[in-house]
Amino acid sequence: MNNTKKAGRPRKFNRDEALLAAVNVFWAKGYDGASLKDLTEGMGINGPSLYATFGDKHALYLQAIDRYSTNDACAPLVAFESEQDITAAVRAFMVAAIDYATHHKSGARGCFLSACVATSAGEVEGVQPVLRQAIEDTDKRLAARFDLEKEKGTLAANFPSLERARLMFDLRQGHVFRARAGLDGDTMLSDLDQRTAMVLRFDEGV
Amino acid sequence: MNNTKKAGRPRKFNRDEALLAAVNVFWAKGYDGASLKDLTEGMGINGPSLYATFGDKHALYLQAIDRYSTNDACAPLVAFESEQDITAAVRAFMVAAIDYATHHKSGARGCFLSACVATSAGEVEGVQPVLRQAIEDTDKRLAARFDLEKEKGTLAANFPSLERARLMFDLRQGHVFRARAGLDGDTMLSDLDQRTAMVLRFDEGV
DNA sequence: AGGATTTTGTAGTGAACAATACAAAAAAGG
DNA sequence: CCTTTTTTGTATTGTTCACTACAAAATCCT
Repeated sequence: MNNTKKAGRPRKFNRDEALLAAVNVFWAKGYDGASLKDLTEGMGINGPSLYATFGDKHALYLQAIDRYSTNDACAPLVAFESEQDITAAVRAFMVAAIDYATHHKSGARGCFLSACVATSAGEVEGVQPVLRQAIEDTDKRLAARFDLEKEKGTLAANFPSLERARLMFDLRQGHVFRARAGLDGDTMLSDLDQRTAMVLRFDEGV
Repeated sequence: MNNTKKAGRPRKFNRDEALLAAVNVFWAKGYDGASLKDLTEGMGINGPSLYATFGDKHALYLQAIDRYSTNDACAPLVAFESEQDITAAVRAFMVAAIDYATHHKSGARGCFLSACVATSAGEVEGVQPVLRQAIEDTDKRLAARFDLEKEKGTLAANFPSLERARLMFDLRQGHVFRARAGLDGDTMLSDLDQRTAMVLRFDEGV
């Protein structure tokens, strides 16, 4: 088979798009499960370009984690911070997380950090500190909003915002895990009103 | 180097111990990250024995998941079902899960199902249904106890036990994720009393 | 005790892995 | 329009992968 491709050269690929595609490949297959072949095909570039642009597979992985952390992972956070009403904000955070975990356009389910990155945390150099930092940053960012609500008087002032933040984030964790397992998002959504109220009245009657 | 080992032959290995060791290897390194070398070394057997006893790597993985699901993963469940008082039971469930996730004797952190198995769910044949079933079974088993409490009158009768079960399980999910990321167990334990009360008063004031 | 069965260690299979050398082809500048 | 620089496709590197033949050694049964 004389496979004589004309060898047309497309112009320089977009670095950020390629990195985003790498996230999706890692997300779907895991760090070890994603081969260079999977990555180059998914990213639409070839081996040498990948190595020239991102270093090696390990370096690409760390950059993919960073890209996800500072963009995609923030979607529920942004939804949370955008809503004026705190009840709507909490609900928006949960809805965004569930929707993202069950209807991502790449077809991958759950959360890149919760599944793929968490698995590699104990095995791949440099991953665990990044994951840990991502969690702590999210906790703090959620808590900041709760602090603001305390000042406004919409939340009890004597209850630690960080504890409330951890609660909300841990509930999200349950959702993305169920999504990864293939469970339906509707059941999660049907529990949302109860859970939202719970997060906001976490301090009462204890 | 004339490496003349005397080739002493130990007796037949214990199948269940080997399988448990396989769980720990997969847990620490993930499905793709665990090489046959890792597995045979960790299990204390050699390649041909592994294949004769468990089939291939994929079959071993499914057996490892099953072994974990019907034994280790049940530890918090057993703790939950053993305690007479429902408050103590919920707390015991959480404590067992956190302790297991942060102090497992193999050194692996988090939960085998939540990290390793969840990552492979979208990639390895036959894993997702098993994971899904494990979640649903746990939900139901937790709900059964809540139903009993309803009959005893210690829990509100008009609130669905399954929703309460999902809540408790999702909180656990947050804990094991934090443990996997290397976070300290003490912070999680310090939140426990609040969370326990919340699970049991989930129905109130909503 | 001694032959039959089972399990082991050693060695090695082809295939897939991550990573690279090299030259053709596109883009840029005067 | 021709030279310089950059990016690409092809081909190939040594290594590791999952998996298996084969024969020696330990256990079992009568």
